[in-house]
Amino acid sequence: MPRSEPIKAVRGVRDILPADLPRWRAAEQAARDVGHRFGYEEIVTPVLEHAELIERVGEDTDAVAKELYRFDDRGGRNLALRPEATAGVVRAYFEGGLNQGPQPSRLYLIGPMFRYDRPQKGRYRQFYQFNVEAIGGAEPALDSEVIELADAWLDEVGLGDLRLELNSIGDAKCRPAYLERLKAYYRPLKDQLHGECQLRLERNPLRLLDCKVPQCQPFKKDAPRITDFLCDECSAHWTSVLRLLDAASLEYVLNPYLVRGLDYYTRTVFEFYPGGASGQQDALASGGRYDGLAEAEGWPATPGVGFAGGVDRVTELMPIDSIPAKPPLDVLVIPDGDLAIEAAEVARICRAVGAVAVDYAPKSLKAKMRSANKLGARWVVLLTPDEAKRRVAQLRDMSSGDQVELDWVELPTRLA
RNA sequence: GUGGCUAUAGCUCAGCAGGCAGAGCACCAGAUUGUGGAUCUGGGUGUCGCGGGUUCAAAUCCCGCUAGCCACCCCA
Repeated sequence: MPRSEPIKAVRGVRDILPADLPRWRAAEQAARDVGHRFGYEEIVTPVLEHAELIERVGEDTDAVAKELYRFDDRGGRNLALRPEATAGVVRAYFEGGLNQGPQPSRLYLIGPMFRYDRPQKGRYRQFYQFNVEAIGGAEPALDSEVIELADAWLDEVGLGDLRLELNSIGDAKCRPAYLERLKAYYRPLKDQLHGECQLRLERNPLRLLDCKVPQCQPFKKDAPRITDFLCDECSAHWTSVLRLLDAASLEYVLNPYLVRGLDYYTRTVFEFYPGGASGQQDALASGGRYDGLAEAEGWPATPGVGFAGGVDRVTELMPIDSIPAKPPLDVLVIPDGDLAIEAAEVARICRAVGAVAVDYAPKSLKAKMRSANKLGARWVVLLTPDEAKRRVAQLRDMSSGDQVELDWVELPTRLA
């Protein structure tokens, strides 16, 4: 009699139920279609990685510093559930020898990521990303290519109304000098910044630019802009990317405050937001160039560019008409009486031509018919003990109500 | 990590100047002497999220915890 508390889902994770799956599959299929159309190949990498791989490439980000799922396995290895895909894809690129094939390697991945943050709308501890990476090429055309791919995906799922924000954050050659300039600008204002920004000033000054705390806002306007201080190479890359995007008729807004907090990010950074929204916490996709990432992982220096799209967020915004209807059940077999063996055999016969389920429940015929109706079955096959003995059944067309008696062996041809 | 709101039947929720636990939907059955969709009738024991406290008495008031939603931080 004493009952225990039912065990519920882990905090911040959720089930994708059958009713939600069509829109989910539509988003994934669009990703695969678009990826394929752009010449990208699918890759699957493990959800588990060495914690060190993740930590080495993301030490200063919230995703790694505060939100990493980390644990020791039974062999004492320090592992992590990936909070993003790029680190693992770059690792696989080298370990799998893709660096020895034609370059760049064009890859995409769809799968779950994990972050231990506080759950909220459009934000889960296990969430799904569509990841696209072009590794082994430094050409600006690849930057615009992945941006165009992201745009094509979002367009494919019916989210044509978008805002694309763009910036360049330079590279190891020009960024240090810019950061000194930025620090020099902010130092006299330090006392007026909020606590975390005061720390950022020396540790990670770029992040001062995307701070959203009201008291820090007034100073941004006159802060030096990195795009004014790019080295010749970065500058050429930047103008080239913009020209390519113009040629692709992709509209964008330059956002000098769009940054990435990590050293291995270089040059182009971008984010896609839904068109109508004004909020900052609803990015649908974001990415950029990461020419320093491979080296940070201990591999030979190799350029790369890519983006991550949020499948959870996209499915929540997808318009209803881009979601295919769920495939209906074709046939429900309804035994009337203790006829499990016979009903299963009839179902087996019918499965040659369609989707068939059997209602084995010990309830009234009326109730079973009601189930058939709710399941959307096109046909019902009714079976009484007498009919089963004669190996015949009643085939009922659920839309017209017409019903005929047939031999079991005739069913497939009548259903086809 | 911070804040606000919430937690009662399978689901959505009402009940909260403390006094016997309710409705709709869903589900099951019947009206229809074994055939779906419409209608009507009947069918409710549920640790009132968990733990503690106040009280003669707690779903109701207080504290803690857990979870959900929303926002902040940050990101997908």
